[in-house]
Amino acid sequence: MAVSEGLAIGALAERTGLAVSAIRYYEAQGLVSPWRNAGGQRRYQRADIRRLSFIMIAQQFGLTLPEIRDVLSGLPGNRTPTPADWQKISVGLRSHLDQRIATLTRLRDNLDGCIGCGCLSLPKCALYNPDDRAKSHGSGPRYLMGDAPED
Amino acid sequence: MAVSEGLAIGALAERTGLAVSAIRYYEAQGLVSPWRNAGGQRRYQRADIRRLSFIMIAQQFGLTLPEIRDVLSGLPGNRTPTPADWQKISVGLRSHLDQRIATLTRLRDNLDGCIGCGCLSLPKCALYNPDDRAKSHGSGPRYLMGDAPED
DNA sequence: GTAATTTCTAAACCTAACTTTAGATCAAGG
DNA sequence: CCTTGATCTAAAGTTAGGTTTAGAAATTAC
Repeated sequence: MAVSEGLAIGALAERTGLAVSAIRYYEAQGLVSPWRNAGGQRRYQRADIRRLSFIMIAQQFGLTLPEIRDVLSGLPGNRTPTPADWQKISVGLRSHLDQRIATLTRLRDNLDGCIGCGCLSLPKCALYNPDDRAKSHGSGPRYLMGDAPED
Repeated sequence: MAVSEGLAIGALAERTGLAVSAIRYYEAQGLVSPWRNAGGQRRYQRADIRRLSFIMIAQQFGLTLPEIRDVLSGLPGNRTPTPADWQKISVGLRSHLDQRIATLTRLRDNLDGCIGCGCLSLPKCALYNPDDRAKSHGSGPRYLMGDAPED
């Protein structure tokens, strides 16, 4: 009953649509842990297809790789995750998404009242939201401020 | 009636909360166009405070600098923008934001039905969304795929 | 008039998330 | 056995959005 030798990285890449280089990168970031065969090549479990799919979806939701690694740590380490296991960690994803939607919705509402009137006069205006984690790269701006319209 | 000589870059930085280096960077990207004084230093109009505020807000909304440059090109070039001018270009921002919210909401709904059940079986699943511009950096993955759960 | 600030430019550096490259080794087919 | 294709590692390159650094010139303050 030849227990499968596992998937080669190329096969996994084909199944997930990820580049081979990306899969190796995820390993370097601690997101997947293949074993090595006699020749030193990476071998993956079939369950890793699901794991990589999850990573891709979580990225669409705006999570960073370290964040995804943390979420994945909620899966059992001693056995293949069941649908129930995946469901469990998906709850975290869902709330992350809820928060992002709430933030954007709030920004939109503020936009209607603030830029909408043409004043852009922050921080009187609610668009002044230093606590929003919409900040992506670099160090970014710290606050928004305009002055009274006078021309 | 000493018409003001314009704002120095440091003053503009103070008014907006942006770093001096960021303002120079925005100029390099074509987002602001100061003039130079006799000594070669940049001088800004008061209206540029508003312009930079707009840039910061648009960034919170997820627009890239080239996108923001395009939106700003909707402002009149021959005179100081009026509140009505700002309102006009804000409409584009608003629709951009609406789209992002709609995309995320759709993702959330799909999450409930797809990852929620633990199957992660894409592309049968609606989370397969190659057209979403949630793709941020690098070249990223092209599609999502899992296989039938069998363990 | 001199010292302390600002500002100037160009180039290098930074993070995230990868890709590309180079040269070497492994695995599979005939 | 030999060739072709897949994989390996390490290091450098890429994009976005900036920051940091260095040395020089302009401004401002006293």
